[in-house]
Amino acid sequence: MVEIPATIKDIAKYTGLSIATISKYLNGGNVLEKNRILIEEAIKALDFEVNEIARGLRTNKTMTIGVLIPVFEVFFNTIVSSLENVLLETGYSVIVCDYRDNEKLEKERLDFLYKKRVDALVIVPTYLKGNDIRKIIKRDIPIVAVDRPIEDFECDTILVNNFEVSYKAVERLIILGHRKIGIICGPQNIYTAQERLNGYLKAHNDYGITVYKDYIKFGEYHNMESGYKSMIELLNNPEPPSAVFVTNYEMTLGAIIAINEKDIKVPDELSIIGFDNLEMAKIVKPSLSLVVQPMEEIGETVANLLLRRLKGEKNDFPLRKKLDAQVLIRSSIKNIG
Amino acid sequence: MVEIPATIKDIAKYTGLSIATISKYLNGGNVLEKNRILIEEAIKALDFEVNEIARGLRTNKTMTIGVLIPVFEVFFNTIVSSLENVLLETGYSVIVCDYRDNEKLEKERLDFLYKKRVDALVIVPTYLKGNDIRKIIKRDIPIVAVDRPIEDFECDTILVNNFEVSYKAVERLIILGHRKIGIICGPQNIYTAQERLNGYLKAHNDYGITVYKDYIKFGEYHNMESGYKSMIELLNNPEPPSAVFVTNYEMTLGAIIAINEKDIKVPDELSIIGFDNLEMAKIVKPSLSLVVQPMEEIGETVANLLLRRLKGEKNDFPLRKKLDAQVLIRSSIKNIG
DNA sequence: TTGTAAGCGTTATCAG
DNA sequence: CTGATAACGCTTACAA
Repeated sequence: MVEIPATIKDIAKYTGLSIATISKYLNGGNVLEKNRILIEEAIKALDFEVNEIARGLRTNKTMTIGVLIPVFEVFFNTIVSSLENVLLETGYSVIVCDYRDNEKLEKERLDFLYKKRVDALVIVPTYLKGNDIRKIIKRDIPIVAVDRPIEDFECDTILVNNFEVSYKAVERLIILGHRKIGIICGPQNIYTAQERLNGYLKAHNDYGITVYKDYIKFGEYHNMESGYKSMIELLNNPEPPSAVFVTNYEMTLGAIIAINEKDIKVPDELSIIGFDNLEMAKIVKPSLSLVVQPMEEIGETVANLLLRRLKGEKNDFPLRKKLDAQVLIRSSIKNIG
Repeated sequence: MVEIPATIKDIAKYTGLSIATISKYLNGGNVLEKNRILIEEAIKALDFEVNEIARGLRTNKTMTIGVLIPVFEVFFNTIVSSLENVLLETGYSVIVCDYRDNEKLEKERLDFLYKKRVDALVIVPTYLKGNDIRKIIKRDIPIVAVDRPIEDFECDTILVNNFEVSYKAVERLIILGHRKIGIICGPQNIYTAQERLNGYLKAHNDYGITVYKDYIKFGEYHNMESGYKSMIELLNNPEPPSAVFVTNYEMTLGAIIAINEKDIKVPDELSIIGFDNLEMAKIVKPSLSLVVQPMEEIGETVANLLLRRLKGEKNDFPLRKKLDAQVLIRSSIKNIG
């Protein structure tokens, strides 16, 4: 059990070649056929694996990607998982840190990752601004902002079409005749929450529908109780909305529990569009209409972009891409024209 | 932006001391007061941080902990997050890999982590056996099994009292007069699922209550639809149970949706005990009785154990600890004496 | 194609 | 207490 890993030196000894030749082979250089065979034999026999730590010291690479997320929640987790799936294949490992929605921790953990000399960074920022980053990051490494842009900082950014998809969802309700449409939003300091609310507002504006302040509730993304409370408030309104759009998964869960508790009939008494969890939508009756974000695709997109940047491809820098979320219509909404 | 990090050499130059002295200082050795001040000044001035890669090459440490989990789900995520919280403070970083409940991937990613030369491993195993580990892990590093033991392998193991807590939950229902008690279990190849079922069986046995096969349903842990379906099956039974115990969070969610859909009155028509999500329990009406696992505590326990092992403290090896989950009684269960 | 040797930033040994 | 020096395992000119 206490086996010392073989080094290039051992391979050199075994084959009678120099370590330079072995190294060259390992890095894809040309070697005589017979030496190649010999080396490969040695590698097998000695169970050799390059020491990436040592290599990293020379090449100034750690083969490590730092990922900074607000919390370990299903949306981010799914992204991280698919990101990691791509990255691991190419030998990169991923260090994920959550900052628990905490401004101080957000900077500290960014600093931590930087000090760990990660080769690149993936950031889902909340409070972080360009200046914070410039203060912490001194080496020139690829940085990708995900889900939310980083204010005052030029870098690759992968977003979702929050505004557009929110517009479409609300428009759909309008077309079905709804005029009293509630929305449960996330905190307005978060980019995605702003965008989703703006889509709601724009749709109202475009169709000449009055926006009522009482129909707009603000919850918290990572707190299903806030979705529950917001929905209760909407329902307790003297003139309750005929439709409600809930703009994130955890809040949707809470909202549904509220509806059940109040024994509201969907879609007869209330139309509802939720967010982000296909599995739940499948089993809720009547089947839940949803905005679905392409989480896997986000992860893959970020990973592939990162790999290109790590290879030095900068021609399309800074890239700003919006991936499409979809409005999935099921039976939880109804025409009340 | 392209600033080259300062090295010990730079500090040596700045102070006029030798790199050996600087290194000694950095590692807590004794240095003359005036030199100490000088060095500290230099460190500040040059914004120096030790290069852990280089240090790692010498010391054979990466300051990295590998964590292998089945999937990114709330239970494991919470553990990982609290584990990481402790570990980061001491300078360790954490590489988390999920294997998506896939046997092949489970071995591959263990191998990946090992090759990354992590200083220690935290494993939540599913298919992994002692032989697999022995085949992959050659160096002598601390390994901690979490939530589930590793078959045929001697290592530290941190578990939850699944059997006991399940017994207590079911016993509670029995004491309230229930004789027809349904259970929705996880897959029987998973340790925790076996234990939870066994607790159910033992309670029945101890109280001389007949166990009906039809009241035992098997779902999947990471699939809420399986909880939904299982509950529907239980309810469709010609003689449905008067109480149901659901043994994991995702399945509990599905079960609740089924109950709502069927418009079953809780606890009048059905008593129910769920699993693992306090937040949800708070907002479901009537308030949901629950088995609550100490996820944060698990993470912290594992982290602290790991830190001790990494310091070489092996006196209590192999440690096998069971942490206490609690049965939290709320209003979703009723005496039908 | 292959080998020699310097160097990446540390730590550790051993004199001084 | 301090400093010179040899490692750690690898890559990379440069020379052979």
